This record gives sequence, structure tokens and C-alpha cells, in this order.
Amino acid sequence: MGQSAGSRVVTTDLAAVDDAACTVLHVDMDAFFAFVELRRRPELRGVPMMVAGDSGGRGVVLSASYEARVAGIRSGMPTGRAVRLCPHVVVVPPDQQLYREVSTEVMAIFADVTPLVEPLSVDEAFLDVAGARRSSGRPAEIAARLRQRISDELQLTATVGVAPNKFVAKLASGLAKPDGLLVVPPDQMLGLLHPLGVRALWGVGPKAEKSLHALGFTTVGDIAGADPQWLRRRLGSAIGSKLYELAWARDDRPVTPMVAEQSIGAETTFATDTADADFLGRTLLGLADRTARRARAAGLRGRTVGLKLRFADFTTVTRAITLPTPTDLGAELYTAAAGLLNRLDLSPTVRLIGIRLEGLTEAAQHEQQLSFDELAAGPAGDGRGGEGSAAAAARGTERVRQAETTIDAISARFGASAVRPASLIRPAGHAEPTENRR
DNA sequence: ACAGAACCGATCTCTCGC
DNA sequence: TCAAGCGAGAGATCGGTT
Repeated sequence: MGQSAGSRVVTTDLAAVDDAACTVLHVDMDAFFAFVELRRRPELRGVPMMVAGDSGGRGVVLSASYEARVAGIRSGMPTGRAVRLCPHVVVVPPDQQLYREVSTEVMAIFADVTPLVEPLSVDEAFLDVAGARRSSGRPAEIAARLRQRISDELQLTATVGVAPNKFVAKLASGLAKPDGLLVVPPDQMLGLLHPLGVRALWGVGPKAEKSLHALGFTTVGDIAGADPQWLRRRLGSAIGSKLYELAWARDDRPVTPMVAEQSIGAETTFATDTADADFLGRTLLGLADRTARRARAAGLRGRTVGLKLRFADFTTVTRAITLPTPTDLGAELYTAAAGLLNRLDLSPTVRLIGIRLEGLTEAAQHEQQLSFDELAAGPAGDGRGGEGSAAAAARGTERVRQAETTIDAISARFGASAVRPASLIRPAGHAEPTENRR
């Protein structure tokens, strides 16, 4: 019961399958961005369409309808190539705000099933239903009902993998998509897993695949048959152990709800490569501001500021500096990153610049610290002789904080573009400071 | 006092995945 | 034949301490 018409249930017999040990669900929304767009533009149903960035002709495909996929269009593909493959494809610009909103609705349905929801991205999550079984029934039933709700309430489809652990659950959803449901009981795991190529293992991308092929491993079964000691020596202890365990379908990672972010960042690719230090600096200021704003919204501060540059030849360099005190201020982020930028050789032209705030901690921890500093400095007044310069600096950053949180409030009311740093507003005689400037 | 090992945090690159 | 914008994590390297 419970599947919508036309859905695919890959499992031989959902009622008969032994799902008692299958407490992990991996739910993956089908062609998420594309289907969300089709919901508000139903006239595009049945025609090849894709959500794709343009960004001065250098964008990529974020999501494609199945009609577009038939033509060979894949996500991650340059928009230009996709259009060449399928000249009639309808290109829809991405609306991240909308996707985040719909994502929240999807996650709310998950949370209805179990509190143990671990989002992987906007359109994907693991669910641990071990505790939900008494009230909600068998995992296979829970999964089928979940798919039905997503279809009924959101007019979207999802694929669900059901298995004893995360790795196999994710594998299962990958095999069952689109619009599918696959339950993999313990006694079927190895039969399913071992014939697959090594790429099926978590953490094995193109590079690792090549190394593994060179060592004579083609399938997951090959790795399962290898000597684990030898694997560790050849691949490193961490990776070697992990691959061996996964090859035997062993994965004890728990489903962890709401894992705290460890870094926040922003980056942008220029429409045209540039070596203009002034322009790079202004772009950096905008990115610093955006990053700081997000950190404040999340109530986080970070101690390490990272800078990333990608040059025309696609080589990438990163530089980082650790501050004495964690920050969530755009001005401080910018100062630190600009310092890093100054030290780099900019003779090759730059195609991408990014900034990242790492070493995040809860901002609430630092409020305490600040008031203590102020106390030590005596009653809040202006730069009096004899007081500690650290305390004076603390009050200085406090003023910057006031300014930036005021901007947060104004942006919240009037939109993000209402307020921006003064240096992003063009003095006379300069072109617009957009990233697409030549 | 000093050389050296061991350790540690910071930094950087690389790979991977959505 | 061009390659976004996020993010996580492993491991090498390096300089400073003990």
C-alpha cells in the first residue's frame, strides 16, 4: 500500500522483505531544483528544462529534468555545453531562496517521522527510525508513507533507501532513483555491494578510483578480499581501514541530527579573469560582508580566516590566518583576508576569489568575555589615558559590531541590497562593482 | 647548556560530495 | 574544452615548545 501511481519499488516484495534490522533511511529528492521549478511553471512539464547558472557564460547545470537528462545533460556540466547538446532546453536561473524554503518543508516532514534526522544537503537526509518503529510500523512501511506524503503535500518525488546503515542506505537510494524505494536487508548487502565498481565506496572519487585500479582493484568485492593490513599500508591508515570496512558493508556512523557547521564561506567566479588588485579587494569586501552576516545569523564566530584564489589555469591556492579572537565582523574578516591577498603574487589572472571563516564557536560564549573586558577597563567612556589598549580595542570592535548588526536589521526589513559597505558604492568615474564587470 | 625527539597548533594542498 | 559554490576531512609540512 501507499505508493503513488507509477512509482518504482525496486524491492521484490515490500511486504515480505525482512526489514527488521533496516533502521536507517536515506531520502533523496529527485531532481530537486528542477522539480521545484516545474511546480510553479507547470507549462514546462514534459519539455527538457534545467536549472543552470549563467554568470557570464561560465555557469554550470545545477539540476536537470529527466527530459533534459535523456539528451545527455548532467548536473555540473557547463551551461554552454548543455545547450549545445540540447538546443531546445529551457534554462531556468536558480532561486536558492526558494529551494531553501521548500527544503525546510521537506525536513519538517522528516522530523514528523523521527527526531533523528541528519540533513546532508538541501535535498537529502538520513533518518534513524529505530525508535519510531513501535509507533509507526516497519521501516519499509515508514519509507513508503514518507514518499506518499512528499508526493501529496509537496507535489515532489523522493527516492528512499532503507538499510541497516548509512552507507548501504545511500547506496540503495542511488540504485532506486528516480521515484523509487529499495530495502536492503542484511543478508542481501554483500550480494548487492561486491559486484559494484570501487567508485561505489564512500570517499572514492576519480583520483582514488585510478589508484585503486592501478593496485588491481576493480570491484568492491576485490577490496573485501584484500588483506586489510596491506590496504592500510598502501592507502594510509584512515582511508585503508575505512574502505575495507565499507567493502564489507560495515558502517557504524550514527545518524546525528543537526551537526554544527565547521566553516562558513563565500566565493565567486568572475565573468572575466582579472588581475586588478583594487577590484579583487572590493569583491573580497563584499564576500567578507556576506560571510560575516551569515555567521552572525547563525550565532557563530570564527578564529581562522581563509582566502582562496583560483587562477586562469585552474590552479588553486589557499592562505589562512588565525586571529587572536574569534570574529563575526565583516570589517575584521576583510582586513585579515586583504592582508593575505597582499602577500600573494597576482601576476597570473584570477578567475575566482573566496573567503572562509573557520574554527567556529558559539558567539554566546564571547559575550561574557566582552563584558568582562569592559568591566576591567572601567566605566565606558572615551579613550582615557592609562587604560589597557586591549580594552580600548574591545570597545572599538564593539562599535563596529553595532554598525554591522544595525545593517543586519535594515537588510532584514528592506532586503539585502538596501545596505552595503561604502567602498562597494562606486565613486564617480568607476564602473559598477559587480562581479561580472570586465 | 644543549641537541634532539616528541609534540602541537597552524597552515596548506588535495580529494571528495552535493 | 570547460569546469559553480558551497562544504568536510585527511595528511604533509613547518615552526615553536618542552
